[in-house]
Amino acid sequence: MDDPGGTGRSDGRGTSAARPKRPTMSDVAARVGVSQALVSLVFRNQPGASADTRRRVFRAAEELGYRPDTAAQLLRRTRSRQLGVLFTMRQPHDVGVVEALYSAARKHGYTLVLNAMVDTRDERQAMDELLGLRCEAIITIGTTFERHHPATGVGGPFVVEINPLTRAAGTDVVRTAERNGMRQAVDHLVAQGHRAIAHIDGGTMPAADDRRRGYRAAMRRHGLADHIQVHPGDYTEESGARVARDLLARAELPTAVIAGNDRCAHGLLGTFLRAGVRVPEDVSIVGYDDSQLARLSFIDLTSVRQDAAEAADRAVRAAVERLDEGRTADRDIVLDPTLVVRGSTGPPRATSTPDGDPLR
Amino acid sequence: MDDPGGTGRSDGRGTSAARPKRPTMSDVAARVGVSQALVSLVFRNQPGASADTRRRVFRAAEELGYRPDTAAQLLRRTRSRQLGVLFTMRQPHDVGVVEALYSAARKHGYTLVLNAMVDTRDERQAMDELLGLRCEAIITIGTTFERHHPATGVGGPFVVEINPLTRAAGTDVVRTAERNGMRQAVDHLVAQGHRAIAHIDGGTMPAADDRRRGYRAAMRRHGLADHIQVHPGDYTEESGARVARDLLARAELPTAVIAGNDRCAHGLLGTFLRAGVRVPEDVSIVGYDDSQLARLSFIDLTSVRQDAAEAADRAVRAAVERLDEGRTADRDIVLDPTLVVRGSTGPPRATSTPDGDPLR
DNA sequence: CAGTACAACTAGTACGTACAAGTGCTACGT
DNA sequence: ACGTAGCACTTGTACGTACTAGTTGTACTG
Repeated sequence: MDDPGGTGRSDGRGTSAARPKRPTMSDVAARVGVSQALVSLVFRNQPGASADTRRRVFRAAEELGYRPDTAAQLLRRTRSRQLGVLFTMRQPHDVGVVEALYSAARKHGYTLVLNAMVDTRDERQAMDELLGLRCEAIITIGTTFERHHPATGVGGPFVVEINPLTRAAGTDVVRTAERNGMRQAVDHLVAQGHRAIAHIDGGTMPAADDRRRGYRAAMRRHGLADHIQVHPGDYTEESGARVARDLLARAELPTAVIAGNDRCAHGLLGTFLRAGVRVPEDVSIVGYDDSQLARLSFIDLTSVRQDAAEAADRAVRAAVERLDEGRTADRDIVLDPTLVVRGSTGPPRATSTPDGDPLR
Repeated sequence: MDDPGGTGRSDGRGTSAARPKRPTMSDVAARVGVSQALVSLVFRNQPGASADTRRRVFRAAEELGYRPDTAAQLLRRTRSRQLGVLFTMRQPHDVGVVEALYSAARKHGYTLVLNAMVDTRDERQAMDELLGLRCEAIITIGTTFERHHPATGVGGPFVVEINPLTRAAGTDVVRTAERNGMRQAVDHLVAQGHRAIAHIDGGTMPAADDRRRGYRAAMRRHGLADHIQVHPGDYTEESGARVARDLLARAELPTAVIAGNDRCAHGLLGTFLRAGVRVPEDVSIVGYDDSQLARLSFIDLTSVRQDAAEAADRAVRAAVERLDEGRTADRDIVLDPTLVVRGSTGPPRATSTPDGDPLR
């Protein structure tokens, strides 16, 4: 028995002076003169209370400063209607997805529980927190989901992965048609007259494999197999900067470069500009993600757009299908990207052709 | 009475086939042949169980796939030991603070509950979620905290604001000594020989007022009151880009510009470079925050460093002082920034002085 | 050998809410 | 007049855990 006799009204072990207990439904009920259950009905907006009573309940609640206790609700409810979100805050595109998830979840009557993956916390730990909070499904963004997590077995929560590193059985996946995106990028450049089109790949980053394959395939389709040129990199600015320096040290630059993502393209662009290489006059650059970065006026990057809002929406819908509509088969949702043409691409410079000024 | 007779073992309203209920402490206890209370002891690492029993409990828990239910813990526990975090994901510096908060909180035995402020959700709503989850204190990062939130009164949770928009009574504040930072920036430029030093202010952004005042004071201290030049802006790249265009349209550029933050400096820098203005040869640029952006090799921005880790640590400590050590007086914690000198600042070009090559 | 101390447990309840199953009461039809 | 709805409400638990107050059993003290 806790606190027999009410001795505990003294403030908890010397923390601030006598913090009053937060009011409960029963307090509200007592003030109105009804039962706790009725207050519960009112707050859940269920039928069974008169309009007048509803008003009085809300008024009393406001006067007392009552607010429902999520912990108790979670414990008692059959469903938590919570979706866990595992994300890093490093990629601007991911941030957009998180933002979009809020509205997508709300539309379906779910609440989000965020959990950032930071260097000092591994995914396991983050997952445990989400599971402890009774999330019914977990949405991961651009991260490796550890398939062998003990809770992932039968009866565990459903998992939806947005742009995962690798595809896992037993989970739904929302991803971009990377080869399609790459094809559009290459097509666009080829249409402008480019032939020497290089690619900075994303190494072990999510979707990097598919993008690289898409680049290769598209180049071959245009008969440019000989011009295929893949530079190892990742999804950071510095990898783009490094490749830029490597390229500058060579005899001849490619006329166009498709980066693994916008951040990488940014590093490439910035380093080129610093070195006096003009974009797009000397080199065209294409990014990937169409993040905020690409849209900045002084960057103005042609980029393969992945719609964050759509990805978020589809991910939530996938979760809802499993949770509310009984789907059990895995789904692989592939979204088509669109190339957004901006100022970082243009016709190629005249490479080693003897026709005068290579500039626009 | 719920589910009398156990009929509810049929799966909940046609969701996926028969999801097994998650195991509880009692299930673990039954398997080991002890009481639920003992399992609770073991999981809380409290004395009162033999080493052998502990081992058996953990083994049984693992076999059953048991994990503690946070909702129930929260409900039962005297203290939630949770800190709510209100943040936007827009400023890179803020992201660093959130990351650092995780370790700072863990060091003091607290858990973080993240809540992003997105356009579609107001602060009120976010606060309500955090309060519903029994957060003992709330840490806001670079946001306006609505002082008049109903829960903020007596007995509400404590609030610690990191770099708030405005200082509020009844809350602790962790902020940067902005005037100090600005003074360092101006001193550095003056030492290099600059006199025409402009400032792009942050408008209504957090700390913008103090930075502007710091700039003015420092300029006056150097007898450069006549050179004070404040351009309105905010904390986005585009505001920097806009100011850059404005400046380019003038007869003469200032020899140095101190931006409101790194993102703004980035826009300024990028636009200048695009226009053929060299940095630092033609114009020196100083940023503010020393975010990741400033450190990129091709940006290499001299910037006023705000230590995210220290801010996070002090914020958590402020919360702990109130929660665990009974402090009741408000605290205003001011952290000294440090100027980090990089490649975006150098001696001024020779402005209209007749002494030859203005370049380095 | 009684008495005490301690370790290793168990019993019982409370946290704040949601849900199922009642209980009055009024209105209505036959 | 009697039965029957249906509304507006109440009663009673149960969710999974934490915490207080026991209750054993064993070893040790004087």
